[in-house]
Amino acid sequence: MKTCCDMRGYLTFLVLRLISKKPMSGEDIRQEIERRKGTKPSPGTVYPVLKGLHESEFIREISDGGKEKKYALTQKGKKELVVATKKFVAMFCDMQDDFTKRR
Amino acid sequence: MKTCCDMRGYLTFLVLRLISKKPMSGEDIRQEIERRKGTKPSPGTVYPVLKGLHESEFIREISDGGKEKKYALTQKGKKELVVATKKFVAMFCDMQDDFTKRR
DNA sequence: GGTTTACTATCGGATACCCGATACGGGTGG
DNA sequence: CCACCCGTATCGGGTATCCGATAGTAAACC
Repeated sequence: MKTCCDMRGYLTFLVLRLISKKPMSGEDIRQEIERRKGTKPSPGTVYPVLKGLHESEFIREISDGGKEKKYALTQKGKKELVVATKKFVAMFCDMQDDFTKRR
Repeated sequence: MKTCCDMRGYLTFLVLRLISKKPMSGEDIRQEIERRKGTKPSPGTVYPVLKGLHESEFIREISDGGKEKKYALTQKGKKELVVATKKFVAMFCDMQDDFTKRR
């Protein structure tokens, strides 16, 4: 038993959520995850996820002119987020307290 | 992009949580997940997880005499659950609303 | 006793996830 | 102009995860 709580399978979901708050670049996302998790995910982890979300038309590029490429949710992406969140909550439905307590 | 929200990596965590509520058997767990998720995980999914948790001494068998083998959390398992839950909440820290709203 | 049923358990294989290394490209500063 | 940084991007590989199939086992019922 290594660690009983890595990100497998939920990274895509997490990225979708992060971008829904405000447009973010790949680097932004890596930093935010580092803040939350303690370790910074590899570029080879984040960019393929971004690519997949883009190909699925869940996110779109926002060129801010600079070298950083920000992404924002599309309409399709917003719908997907709602669906995915619903599934997520259904799966961990008994965790309200764990979230609300620490606040 | 298949499904952006499977259980990879969190199944162990989920099982630990389920067992923490009340002692459960492998079959109990499969049924509860079916209730939450809609699809019933394969035996080959659940039992190895149980085996791993047992080998890590996070859970212990409770022989109720019958053929069903219930599992309960050990002290070590309870500590692990606290730690894992903390990590989980840190990762999805902005989801309080999604949990509390639907209630 | 023998058959059926339900749960436990394991094994092989496929998958997709994530990482590390590496390359590319555009600003920036000397 | 050139060297350096920093963010983007891809590729190959290792690995944990999950599934389907199959076998084992023990109670339950006739």
